Amino acid sequence: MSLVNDSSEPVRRGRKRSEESRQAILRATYELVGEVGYAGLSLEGIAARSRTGKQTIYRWWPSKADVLLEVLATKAETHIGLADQGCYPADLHAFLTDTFTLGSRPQVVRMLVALIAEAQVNPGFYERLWAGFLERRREALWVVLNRAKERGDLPPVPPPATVIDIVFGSLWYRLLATRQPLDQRLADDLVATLAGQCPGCPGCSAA
Amino acid sequence: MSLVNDSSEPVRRGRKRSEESRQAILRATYELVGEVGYAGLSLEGIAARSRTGKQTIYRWWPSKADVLLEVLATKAETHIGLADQGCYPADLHAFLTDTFTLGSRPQVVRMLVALIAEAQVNPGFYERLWAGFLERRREALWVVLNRAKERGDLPPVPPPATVIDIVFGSLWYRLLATRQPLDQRLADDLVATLAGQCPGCPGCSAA
Amino acid sequence: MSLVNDSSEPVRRGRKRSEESRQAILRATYELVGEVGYAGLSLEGIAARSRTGKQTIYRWWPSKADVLLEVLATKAETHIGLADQGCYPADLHAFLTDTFTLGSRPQVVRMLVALIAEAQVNPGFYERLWAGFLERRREALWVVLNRAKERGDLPPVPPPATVIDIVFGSLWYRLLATRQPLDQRLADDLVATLAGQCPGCPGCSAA
Amino acid sequence: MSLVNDSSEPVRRGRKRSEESRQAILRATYELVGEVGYAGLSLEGIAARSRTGKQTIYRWWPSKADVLLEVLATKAETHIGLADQGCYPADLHAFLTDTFTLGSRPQVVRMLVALIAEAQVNPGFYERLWAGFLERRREALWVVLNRAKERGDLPPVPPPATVIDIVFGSLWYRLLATRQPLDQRLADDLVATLAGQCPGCPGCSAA
DNA sequence: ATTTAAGCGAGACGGTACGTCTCGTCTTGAA
DNA sequence: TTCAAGACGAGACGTACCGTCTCGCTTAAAT
Repeated sequence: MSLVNDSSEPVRRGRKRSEESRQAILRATYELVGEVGYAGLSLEGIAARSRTGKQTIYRWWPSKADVLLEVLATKAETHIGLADQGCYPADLHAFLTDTFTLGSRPQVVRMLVALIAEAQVNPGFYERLWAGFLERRREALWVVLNRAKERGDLPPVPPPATVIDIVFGSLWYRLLATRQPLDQRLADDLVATLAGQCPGCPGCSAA
Repeated sequence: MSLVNDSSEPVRRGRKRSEESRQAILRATYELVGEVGYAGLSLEGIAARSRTGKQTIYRWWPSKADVLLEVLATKAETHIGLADQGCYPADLHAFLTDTFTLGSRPQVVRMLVALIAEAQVNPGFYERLWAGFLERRREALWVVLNRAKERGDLPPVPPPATVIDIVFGSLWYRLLATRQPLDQRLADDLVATLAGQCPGCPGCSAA
Repeated sequence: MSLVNDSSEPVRRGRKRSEESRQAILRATYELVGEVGYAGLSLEGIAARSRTGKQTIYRWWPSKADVLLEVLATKAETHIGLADQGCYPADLHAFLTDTFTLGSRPQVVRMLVALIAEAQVNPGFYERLWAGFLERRREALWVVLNRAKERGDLPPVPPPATVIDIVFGSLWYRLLATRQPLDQRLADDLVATLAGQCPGCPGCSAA
Repeated sequence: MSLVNDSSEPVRRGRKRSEESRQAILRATYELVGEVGYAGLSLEGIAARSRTGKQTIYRWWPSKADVLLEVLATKAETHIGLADQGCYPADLHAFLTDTFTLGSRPQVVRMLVALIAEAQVNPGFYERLWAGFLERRREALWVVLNRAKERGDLPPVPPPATVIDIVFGSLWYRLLATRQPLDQRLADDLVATLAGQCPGCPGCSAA
């Protein structure tokens, strides 16, 4: 039984943060970005749509991009499984299939590209996007690669760090530059190039 | 010998476009984007710095991003050679080295990321960036790939279109997401992964 | 008969002034001021409507107000008779009737108020409006007053200069401030107040 | 004693209007119109001089002319007395003297002519100038005329409405058209013409 | 119960930049 | 020389948002 205040939580006084408002802001942001696009999204618009004051938004998020980042984190509660598929090619294939499924929803894509764009122009936000989204996605792929290394079926070329660059690179490049859909062909090509054929299970990479 | 006016050029009347102003605008834009960044770049600032009217800029470019695109196209008159290096691995390696050299100049990088960011947010500009820059870079790589195909040393996996996605994907991903420098290691890994070893010249891919 | 050139007219060389353009400019100005009002009238609009260059207008008129002044002078070639009506009350009444008729045409009124307004804001134009219009109208009234003085039926009060202020004052005040029409009642009241009854012709001021 | 909210005042929420800014804007406008004239007056200039945002001005006034109208109404808090002078000629004379005194201050004149000019060109502003200034001045003169009517010394010619047209007409005509000063001679002539001699007090109209 | 300290919706504030408009000047090639 | 056309530097327009700053109010813990 502690008599001292756990100083990490310095006894909040006064009115509690309104969960209702938080939800209303996230909902309004999601709706508005769909209606007017990121370029047309304004903090004043979000405040008006959510029947909220601008100050309330600024109190909890540093910028409209951060609101959107939270929307993305909330919506796309990245249902990307990491279950062991038995061999590296199959693991990688599963990872790519899940990732591409998410990256095929237009609403999600629109948010992703808006956020990566904002990060290029707003240095502070880049840090938060990296920590809050980009790095997590890389860590998920590290799980697959580490499992393969332990399993012993990770090819020596290219090194894992480069695998990650290639996988996410191709993905983002399609979203940002070519705007081709993330189709199964790309997933198959990536598996074939990076993981090759599974020696123990012929026909594996075509799984 | 035609006596009639080739009506495709409908007899320009009035004062000619001022080349002086055009240069001043491009120069001012280049300087300003270096000083204040793309986020701080404003059309009014460009006009003021170049001793030019805003209307003159709007007359010739649809937006500040388009001015910057022209700066990039003018500056980076892509010194990327496409000379035949004898084999596909060497060709690819040369292409990557030249490309990475360009993509290591901070000024150029800042423009590139700003432009790709703008394209995500401004649909019309995406088209112009694609046609004016992205597509041209892809075509340069197609030259290398087609030469390899004719030469017969292009590996079957991955297919050329995927090679392009992987090459430019890794590159852009580093610029936009990880912000690691475009180092020689990545170039070497890409050559090893995509082109393998040159049978006729051992040690080629390490060129 | 002189063989030498009267050097006051210094041998016009080159192309002659285009009367066609002059007419087109005046016509366009007249039309436009009717369509968009003086506030919406622009020199660029006049040039465009008259298929004329801006320079051509600037060459011959100092400002758009001066074009309009010429339109007014051309259109309203003030048909205000000054024939002797026999006595001062009748003369004044005739003058007012003619003047009010002109000042009841909405198109004319719109030009008049625009020009007097412009003169308040553009000092140079005030001089030209005075010399080109206002003073001439005053001189016309002086003719009536001088004739009355010679005839001997000019009342001693108010002095002629004040009569002029009162007559044109009431007139302009209605155009500019109250925007009441210039009706017969005002004309009658002015005659009664300023000229009184004609002793020799009873019932004269009610003419 | 009412417990319910008088709903005519619909519970102002949010920050109050800044009286400081209002004053700063009026002061800046007054200063600027003196320095650069109405033609050179710009809303941007007022905002800059008053250390205020343009939006703040647009929030409370429809145009720069309306700011100036408020300056005029504030400044010229019409020091025109309406005390009973005993007879109509003396009353009228006092009214004219006070009015002409005000209309002799160059700063005031410059505002008056600018506003009446603006009203000719900006129809909405005409209404506000009428209601906010012109009509009030007429009402002041009505007080004098009604008092005379009750007293019984109002001449039958001209009718009161015409008296008003003549008085303000002569005044405005000098300001706008002839630009003669509003001198005592005009005041005397107007009294003599419109009010005549006071029977009960010889020498009155020369008061 | 009263005080105190947030949080809330609302909305005014000083500012910046936008994209448009018009000004008055300058340049071009034809008449 | 003038003309029609039209680009030019300049700068005000009215609008949109930004991020901050009051307001008067609600809530909730601490007194």
